[in-house]
Amino acid sequence: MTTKKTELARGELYEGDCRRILPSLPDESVHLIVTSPPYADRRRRSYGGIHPDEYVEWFLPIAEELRRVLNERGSFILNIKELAVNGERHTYVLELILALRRQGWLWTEEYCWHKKNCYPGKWPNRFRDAWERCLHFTKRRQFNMYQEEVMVPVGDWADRRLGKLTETDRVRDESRSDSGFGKRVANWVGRDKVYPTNVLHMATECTNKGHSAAFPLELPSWFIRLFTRSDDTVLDPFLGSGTTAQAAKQLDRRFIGIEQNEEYYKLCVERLKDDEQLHLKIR
Amino acid sequence: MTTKKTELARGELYEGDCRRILPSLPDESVHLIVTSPPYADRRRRSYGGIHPDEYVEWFLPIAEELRRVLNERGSFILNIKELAVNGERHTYVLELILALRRQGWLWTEEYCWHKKNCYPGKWPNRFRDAWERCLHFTKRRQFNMYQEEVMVPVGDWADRRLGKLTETDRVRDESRSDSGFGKRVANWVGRDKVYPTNVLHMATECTNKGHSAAFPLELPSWFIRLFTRSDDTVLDPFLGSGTTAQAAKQLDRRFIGIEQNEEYYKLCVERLKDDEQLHLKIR
DNA sequence: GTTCCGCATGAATCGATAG
DNA sequence: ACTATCGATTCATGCGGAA
Repeated sequence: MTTKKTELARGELYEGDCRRILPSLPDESVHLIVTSPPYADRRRRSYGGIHPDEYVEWFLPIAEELRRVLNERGSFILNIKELAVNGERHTYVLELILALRRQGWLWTEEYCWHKKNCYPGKWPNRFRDAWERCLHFTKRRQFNMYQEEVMVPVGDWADRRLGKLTETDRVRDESRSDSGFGKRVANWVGRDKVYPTNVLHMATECTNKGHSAAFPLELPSWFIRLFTRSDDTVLDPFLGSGTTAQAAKQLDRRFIGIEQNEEYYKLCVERLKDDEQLHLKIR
Repeated sequence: MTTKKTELARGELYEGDCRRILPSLPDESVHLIVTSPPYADRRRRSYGGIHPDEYVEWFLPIAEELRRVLNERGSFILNIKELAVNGERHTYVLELILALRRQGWLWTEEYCWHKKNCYPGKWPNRFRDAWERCLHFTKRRQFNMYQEEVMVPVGDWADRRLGKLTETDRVRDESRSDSGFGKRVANWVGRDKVYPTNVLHMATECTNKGHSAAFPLELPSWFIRLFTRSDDTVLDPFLGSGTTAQAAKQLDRRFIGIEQNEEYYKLCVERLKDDEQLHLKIR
């Protein structure tokens, strides 16, 4: 079986199943993986539609390869959300986190993507689902993180908040976080930019022409700035409509994208080619 | 060992370990449980500092009692967030969810409490933690949920959108894509309220007099309105500073609170007594 | 160049009905 | 009893064209 591959100035796109293509990538050659794999039983048209009960089993071999190709100081961001099955939230995402840890991954953080424009609907037992998980896994406790790259303008809330910290607040915070508090407060005084939190407020893009993106460009862009530098390599093994590659390219990172669906693959190539010409023209 | 108990007009407060007190409550006598149990803490030993590795084991017998006292159509809201241990998010909350399901609970939903003003701080490997889980468990697939009680004002897009209806607005407008999701805009005319999502935006309270609350009054209040009616009974087995009982009382629900710490217990009694007198005076 | 406004779109879920 | 399909429900956003 041949593998289709398109080489572009800043990266390469593969058409095919990532289970077959990932093994051809060299060890530790990637600095960041950002991906949104097909959710269980969703996107049946373009992917197989993995049964929730078989999800972990399906994903683990892929994760093993991802671990091999990831740099020792790199990060793996997994955007995922469990669906409701039979009135309950299914547990495959929880099981997956536990299984990935057994595989050797460190579950470093769970970012919360608040979807400002979530899917509509009404049901008797739940409200609209307006958040997804962005699970952050690493290979080591020490990894590259460039926090200054994602700082945000300070809101006036900070002044108010910091003025009113009570003794008990301080104690409670100590009990949760385990580290010095006072000196951290001092760090805040006089700043016009602050570090963000682990909650990301972003709307999905819903008016793309002819293709649907799993997440807005802003999402991979945020993680790419946070965890990589220029010329680092970003991998997305479930490239979909190509958002991750596009974000990487805009930020002058190299990218590797893998997409199984032929339509999506062609679309990615076209989009990134166009961008490329545009990019070169601008230069 | 005696149990201290304070009876108030709308509820009762127990001083002691809920593991000892819960068995004295009758079966299915509670309509809603809202609680924020002590966070895991590897440094302290007492209740209020259970070791992360022992958390599930510690909580399960309590959950079993909670299940017994909960009405068949009732809900259990567990506000919890795992802490970071050794650079990683600990997995005890995930394990707890799985264990509670094995115990017979249905994991119906996971609400996300976005803490609009989270504590400041800086770490090399993570940002400030600005969200907590509010896990929703039930005994049955069918349970009481009064969604109208928590509706919120519609976004300001509505005025413009609904001013003039086009032809397609009057009929069901099928989606062009394969989402299968059409809409009938005419249904929206006259609506000024919409149902909320499963993301709750609430600030933590930082101005409590002499004590710190695990969550703002608004949080239990929201779940109490959503899952109970007047005169229903709300239980918090880890009452802390009494926020849940206070919320229940304000909403004319009965309450049962259990608190082990003597200082907190006294404080609760005083606060709820004061409220009571105030309440009576106003009447 | 700005602002305004119309509008299709979206990782959804439940309950009923049919095989 | 268990699975597959179908209809009903719902809301905030960014895009693009117009003013």
